Amino acid sequence: MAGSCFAEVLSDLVELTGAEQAALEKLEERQRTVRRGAVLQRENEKCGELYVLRKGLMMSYVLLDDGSRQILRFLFPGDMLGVSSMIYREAPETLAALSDCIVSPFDRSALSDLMTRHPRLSAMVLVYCQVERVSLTDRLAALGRTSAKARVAALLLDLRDRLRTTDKSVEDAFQLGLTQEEVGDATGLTAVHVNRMLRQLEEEGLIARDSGRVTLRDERALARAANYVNRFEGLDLSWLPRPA
Amino acid sequence: MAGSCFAEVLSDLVELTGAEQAALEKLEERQRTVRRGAVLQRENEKCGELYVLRKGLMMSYVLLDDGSRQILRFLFPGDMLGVSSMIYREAPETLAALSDCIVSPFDRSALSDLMTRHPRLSAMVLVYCQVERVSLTDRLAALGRTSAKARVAALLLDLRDRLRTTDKSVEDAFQLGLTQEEVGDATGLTAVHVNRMLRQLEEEGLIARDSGRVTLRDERALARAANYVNRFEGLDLSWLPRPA
DNA sequence: CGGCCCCTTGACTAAAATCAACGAAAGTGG
DNA sequence: CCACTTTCGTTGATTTTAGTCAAGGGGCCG
Repeated sequence: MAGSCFAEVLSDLVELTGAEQAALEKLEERQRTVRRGAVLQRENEKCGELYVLRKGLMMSYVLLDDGSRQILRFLFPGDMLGVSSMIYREAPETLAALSDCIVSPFDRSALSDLMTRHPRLSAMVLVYCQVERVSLTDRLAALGRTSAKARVAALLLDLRDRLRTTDKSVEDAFQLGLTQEEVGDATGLTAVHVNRMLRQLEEEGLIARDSGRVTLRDERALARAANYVNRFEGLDLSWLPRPA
Repeated sequence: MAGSCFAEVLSDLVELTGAEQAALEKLEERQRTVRRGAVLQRENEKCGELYVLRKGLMMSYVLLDDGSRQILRFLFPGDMLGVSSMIYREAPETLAALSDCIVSPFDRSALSDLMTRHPRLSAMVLVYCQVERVSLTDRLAALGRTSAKARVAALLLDLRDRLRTTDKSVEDAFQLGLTQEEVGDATGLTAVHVNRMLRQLEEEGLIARDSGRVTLRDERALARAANYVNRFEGLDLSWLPRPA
C-alpha cells in the first residue's frame, strides 16, 4: 500500500508536484497498527515520534489533577499527530486510539528536512496547523459561551464533516464511534447530561438515533443551534510560494 | 526605532544569524499606532494584513449569534497577529486594542517570502504557532473541566507571566489592564461571577487588589488551584535545521 | 450464565447566570 | 471647573443550568 494520506489532505488545497508528493510519501514509509484503546503517546512522558494517521479514529486529551479528562481533538485519517509534542521535551497531550488504527511514524528531523527542502510544503504545514488552531478556537468559544445542547450539536456536525472528508458515502448518517462519556469529555459535560441533550435533540426532531448510529435530520437547525463552521472551507492560499 | 519584536521572542529560543535578524526586521519596517478600543481586523471581513505587536495590549475574540463574546487570546509585544487570517478569505476572529498600541503591518507574501528564504525561521514560526496552540488547549481544558475560581486564577498567572517576558520588573504585582467583563469573556464567565471569584481569591489570601492592581500573594496555591503551566518553558528545539 | 460496560432515568444538589440596585470613578461637554 | 453621563465594580436575591448520586436495563464477551 503506497500513497500519502497527509498528501491527500493537502492536495484538496493545491496541486502538488511530483517531488512534493514523493517527499510526503517518504514520511509515511513505515506503518504500525494501534489497537483500540492503546496509547501512542502519554502526556508528560518524553516525546517520541510524530505520526500520520492512515486509518481509524483517534483522540488527543489531557488529564487534570482531579482526574477529569478534556478531549482536545478527534483525529481522522490524513491528520498529522503530535506536532505540538515535537517542540517540547515532554508531551503536552495523550494520543489514544478510539478504534483499531494504522499510523505512520516519523521523526522530528524528517519533518524538519522536508520543510527545509520544500518551502511550499512548509507553508502548507503551517496552513494545516492554522486550520486546526481555528477549529480549536471554535471549540473554545463553544465551551465558554454556548449551552450544553449547542455543544453536543456542534460535535455531531463536526464529526460528520470530518468523516465525510475520508468517506464520501457519509451523508447525514454515521456511526458515532464514541461513548457518551467521551462526548462529554470533548464538550465539557458529564455523560449523564450528554445523554439528556441527545434525547432532547432527538425529541425535537433534529437527530435520530439507532444503536450508536446517528442521523442528522435537520442540519439547518442543528447548525443554527451550534454556531458551527467547517474550517476546511473558505481558504485562500493564493499567497503560497511557487513550488520549488 | 529599529529592531524586531518578533525576533526578540525567537531569540529567547535560539541564536539568530545576522541574515535571519535582517529578514525579521524587514517584516517590521512599517509602524502604525492603534488607539485603545480600536479594531485592527473584524471577524468575517476580508482579511487584510498580518501584524507584529510592538507595544501595548491587544486581544482577539469572536462574537456568537446571541451577542456573547469569547476572548480567544491576549496579545503582547512580540506576538504575531492574524496568522490564522492569512489562510482564509474572511477573518475568523476580531483583533482589538485594549490599550494604545503600536503594530507593524506586513503582507502575507512577506511572510511567505521569509519562509521560503529562511527555512529555519519557517520552522520557528511553526514552533511559535504550536506554543500558541498548546496554550489554547490549556484554556480549552480550563473552560471544559475546571471551576470558575480556577479559571480566574489561571488567567491571572498567565497574564503575569506574559507581562514579565516583556517587562522583567514585573514580579508578583501588575496592573490588570482588563475590566471584569473582559476577564469573564476570556474565562467563559459573567462579569458578576468574576467579581465574586476575585473577592474569594482575595479573602483566601491568594491575591491582593488595589485599584486595578493585582498582587499574587501565594503563587504556589494559585498554580495548584489553576492547573497552570507556562508553555514557553520546557521546549526542545534541538531538531531545528541549521541556519541557512 | 455472569460480569462488565454502556445507556437511561429520576431525585436532588451545586455552580454559575440572571436580575436588580447602588456607589465610585472616569470621561465629556458646556 | 462643574454638572452630567457612562462605565465599572460591588452586592443581594432568585433562577437556571448542569452536576451528582443512585438504580435499573440491555447487550456483548468470556
